[in-house]
Amino acid sequence: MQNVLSFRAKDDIDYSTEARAAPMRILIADDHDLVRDTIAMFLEAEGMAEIVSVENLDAAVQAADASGSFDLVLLDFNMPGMDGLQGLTRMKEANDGCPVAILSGTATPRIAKDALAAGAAGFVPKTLGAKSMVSAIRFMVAGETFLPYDFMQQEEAKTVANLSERETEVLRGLCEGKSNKEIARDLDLQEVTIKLHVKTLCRKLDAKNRTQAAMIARDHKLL
Amino acid sequence: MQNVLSFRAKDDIDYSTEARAAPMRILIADDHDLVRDTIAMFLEAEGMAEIVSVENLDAAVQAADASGSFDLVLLDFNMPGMDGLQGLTRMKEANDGCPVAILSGTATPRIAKDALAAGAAGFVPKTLGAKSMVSAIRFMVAGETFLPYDFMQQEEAKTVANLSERETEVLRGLCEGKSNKEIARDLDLQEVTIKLHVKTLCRKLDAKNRTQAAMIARDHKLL
DNA sequence: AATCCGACTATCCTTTCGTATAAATAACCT
DNA sequence: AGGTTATTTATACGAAAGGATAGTCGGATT
Repeated sequence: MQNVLSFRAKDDIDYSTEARAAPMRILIADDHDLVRDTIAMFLEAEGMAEIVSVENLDAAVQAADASGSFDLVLLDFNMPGMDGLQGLTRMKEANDGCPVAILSGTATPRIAKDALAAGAAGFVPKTLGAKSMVSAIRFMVAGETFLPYDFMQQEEAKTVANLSERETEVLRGLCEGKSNKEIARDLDLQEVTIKLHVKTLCRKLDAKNRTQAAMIARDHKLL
Repeated sequence: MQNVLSFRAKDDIDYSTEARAAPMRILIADDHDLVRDTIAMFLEAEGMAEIVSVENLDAAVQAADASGSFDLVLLDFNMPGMDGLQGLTRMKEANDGCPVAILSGTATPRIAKDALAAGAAGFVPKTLGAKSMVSAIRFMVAGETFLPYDFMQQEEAKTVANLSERETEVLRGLCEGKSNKEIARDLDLQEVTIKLHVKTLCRKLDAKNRTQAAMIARDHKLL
């Protein structure tokens, strides 16, 4: 398992994190005590952070309002008050535009991508090792963007539509732009059979024709 | 969803990179003197690395054979002896499996992805700022994978086929799985006209039917 | 044994796609 | 003005796709 650091070119601003006068102020918002405590422990062991931890979004927003913006805010994606990525937007405003990252144990690559698109400074899966997490946090504090490569490489859930083996084979043919006749020849079946499979595929994938079915399959990485 | 933080073996070993007894040994292979010298200068300024620099792949392999494996090897993608990503494989063997990263000023996101798939520890565009590059190197030395987010966000070249404005509109319809009739209605044209455009699209995209054309368009991000 | 179900096949029919050929219009370039 | 190119429309035909209905077959269930 490897992790990747991703940068959004902001090299000129805030060049050296180590040379900061004040310690980093980090806000952790997660409804699991264990998670908050563990992250806080590791960060403080590095002597690099002053941690504030809360257990829901409202408390996080209040903390930012009360004590000024944090260098970095970590928001659990599944936490009271988050409401998907809307909580991210709220928090970003409350934190005066300083980096806000999403923390999650369950979210999908799709959500991670959306989070970055919505302005998150990064996405931190809870499966990340401690060292990597500390590094990730340090980078995000420096205004850069963190996204774990392996995590993103995960295929989108293949269980969107449950297709039979045959249907999958036919769908593969569709995605290669083959005709029913060609698919039939390849699979050693009759053309009518393929037509039937295409029909059921369209129903299962909610497509109105083969082209749309192929596009949906590609978009959802069903193959 | 308990064991939220998983402490794998990797985290316990080599926990703090700053506390290493021996300095990092890094090999830079690039045929541009300026690039080598600049990277070496920055790394040494951080007091964190012992740099060996060479100007082609053969010299890099020899260096690894002669003086033992390096903590990290940076290979220029465009350099005598590289031969695409084959040089990466050679170097990985010579470096006893220790991380080898690709360095390039010209490579595309496509190539970066291939490099990672081929086992590279990361991909470092030469457009990266000094601070980011140093950080990236530190990460890769720690056994993690580096990939710049912004760089990967670049769209694949759209100049694969040059389509007229109309053709692009029709292609968009194809990708939505619309019928010729529907596209014709949307664009306020006759169905025959759409047929013609679809035909020329198939020719330009080297597809044999609408479905394949749509898939090609999607794969190459033509829209 | 009876039955249910998934995969496959068969016929028939309508719609859509793909191709060819021909031609009109407008814009742009030299 | 002549030429090129993009865009459009028309007519026509064969191929492919899509839909409906019904029947076969093997395996699993009850």
